Amino acid sequence: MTTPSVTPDTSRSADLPTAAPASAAVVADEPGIGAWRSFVTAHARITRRLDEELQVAHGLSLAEYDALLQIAHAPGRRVRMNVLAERVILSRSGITRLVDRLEAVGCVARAACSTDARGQEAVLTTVGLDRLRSAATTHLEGVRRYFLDRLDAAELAALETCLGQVADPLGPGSRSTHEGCPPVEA
Amino acid sequence: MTTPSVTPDTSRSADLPTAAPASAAVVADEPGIGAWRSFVTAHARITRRLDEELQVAHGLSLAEYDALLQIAHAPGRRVRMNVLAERVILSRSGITRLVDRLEAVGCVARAACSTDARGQEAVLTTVGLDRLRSAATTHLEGVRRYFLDRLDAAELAALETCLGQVADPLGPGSRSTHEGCPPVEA
DNA sequence: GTCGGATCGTTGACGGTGCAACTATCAACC
DNA sequence: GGTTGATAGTTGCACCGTCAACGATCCGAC
Repeated sequence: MTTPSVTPDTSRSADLPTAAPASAAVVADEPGIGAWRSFVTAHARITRRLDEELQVAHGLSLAEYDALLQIAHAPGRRVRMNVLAERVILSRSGITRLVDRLEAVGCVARAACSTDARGQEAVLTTVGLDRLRSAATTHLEGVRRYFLDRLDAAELAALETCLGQVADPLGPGSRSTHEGCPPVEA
Repeated sequence: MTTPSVTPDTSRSADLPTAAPASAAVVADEPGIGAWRSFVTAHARITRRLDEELQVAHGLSLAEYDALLQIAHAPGRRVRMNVLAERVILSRSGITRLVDRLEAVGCVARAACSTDARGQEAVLTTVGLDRLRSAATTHLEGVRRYFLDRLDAAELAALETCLGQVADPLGPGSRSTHEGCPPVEA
């Protein structure tokens, strides 16, 4: 998490070793930083729990679960490695290895892509679907307990809007790394 | 990220290999799930950028930056490994190694804790403070660009409230893993 | 047609993180 | 004061993810 400002500092100065030059703020506090902090903290705490619960109950990591779900959602229950990587937000090599694991336990199979000889598709197997189904109940229960149940409908709607505004511009099909799109003059 | 529901499925059935039993939904869609998805997606996309920018500009990971900041915030510019782990949301071994790295580059020093012989404190050095100061500008700029600037004051306030509600009960000092606190009868 | 740059997926080397085991210390109780 | 259970921090090991490099394929320009 996090961000700025370091207050004057109180407390012992000449103490143990390389004591710190306790003086001015590192950087001025900024309005809104509190929201950022809650955002990062909430994410870290929740996903840690969810991942743990999924692991003990079904032997799946959150990423594996998500991958299975993404494949299940796709038409034909199959997805190009490529787009799977985007959806799960993993590098291409990361997806290769994740699919390796899922394949090793029979949850997915690889298939050559019919329209592009370079391509591979990850295909959900019946085993994978069953696995996903039972994991889903655990996962959903966790999401409810740690997230949904603590918020009312209005708050959920607001969150979806706000975080969508924030996430969308960073999506794969969006403008470059930095600016929004100021194709100004020369 | 993510969650539920798999729609009926359209498209080719007898195709390549272990084709999928494309039938009913994996699990019913739930109101609010959209918010959860945006939450997870937004986090993944933003932190990926921030981490990358911090890395190229200052050779620090987000976790390292955060640790430096947490130490800088602490009274005396020193923190017990213990609490540092909680604040950065890392396991104890994770913190040991992170501090190892920061120590190796001179950003922090270790000191025995005066009140508990088992304890170690991570102390910020002047080098670390300088490093933190310059990294902070990069980091803050990123947080602004990807997060703060896309939200108005009211939205930021709402986010802070909502996500605080969600994160607080999972804090280190809070009730156990599951329920809120029903110390019911026997 | 074919040449050249881009894209797809995989692999090897590497780094970061968690878990379990370990030692040292603390704190409570006898 | 000694014993016992809890806690602090470190370490070995395994796992997961990234980056850089690679071969295969695609596609647009010529």
